[in-house]
Amino acid sequence: MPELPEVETVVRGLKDELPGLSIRGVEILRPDLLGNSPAEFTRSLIGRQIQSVSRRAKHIVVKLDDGLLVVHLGMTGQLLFTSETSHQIESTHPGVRFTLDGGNLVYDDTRRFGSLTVYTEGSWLEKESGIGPEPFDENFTAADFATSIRKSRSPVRSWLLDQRKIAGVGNIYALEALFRVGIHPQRRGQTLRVPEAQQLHSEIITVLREAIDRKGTTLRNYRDASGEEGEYGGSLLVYGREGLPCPRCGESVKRVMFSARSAFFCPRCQPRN
DNA sequence: AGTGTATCCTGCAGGC
DNA sequence: TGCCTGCAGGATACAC
Repeated sequence: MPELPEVETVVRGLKDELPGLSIRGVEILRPDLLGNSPAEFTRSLIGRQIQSVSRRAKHIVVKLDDGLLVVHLGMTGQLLFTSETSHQIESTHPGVRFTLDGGNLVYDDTRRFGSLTVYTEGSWLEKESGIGPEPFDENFTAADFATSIRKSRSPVRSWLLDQRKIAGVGNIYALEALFRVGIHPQRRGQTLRVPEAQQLHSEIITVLREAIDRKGTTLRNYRDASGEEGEYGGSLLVYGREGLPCPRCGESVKRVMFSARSAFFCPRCQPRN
């Protein structure tokens, strides 16, 4: 479910609520979600005070007075918060419940592809250093992006989904950005001309920003920290629109499968060669 | 080195 | 109604 805009929306819903609160209880209903042993996970969190909530790629980073809790939502994860201490959050597939001294926090995940992991500052830094540049980082330049993607023999959609190359882009926004620039998802990175690559850099940033402005995309079960749906679904130009007319030229939107993922594109606006 | 495929897991839509 | 197949926002361990 969640790509950068959805994770950012969850973080924005939590970053003014959680800091200052302390963790009083941890109830693990699905141990397979944890990146640590249940004992270590619980021991590391009980009594800790939350200092901040931020985002790195598709990770939610909860900084504690000692260590960090890092949550990845996988495909169907939700991190839901209520400040009503007595209120049990309703959720269909609860994985971990946190009791805070000022609210309740639940991690819910139908498919359980997500994870919750406690890191030390050092171990997170090491893990995090393997992730590519943040799209909104001012050091993420069009020139660097173009140089990097034009070295790749992979299909550009595959390259964009590789978190080591660029942080936070998933299937929806990769395909939306490629449509906006008129690049076929299966074109090899090395076939991109410099202006195309630079325009792709620009459109990635634009589409992510627009999606954040609309609180992300809800296809099935994405919800923000308050349980609200995203509003960007109606703005998608090609994703999930197989057989519908291209918003630019009217040609029927096509779907192809490669790397075990669907790719939606307009065959006229995004020629393969 | 860099790609593609299979895999983890559950739910749901569509075909018959 | 019910069974079956395919597909879903992600990441990673493998086999080429």
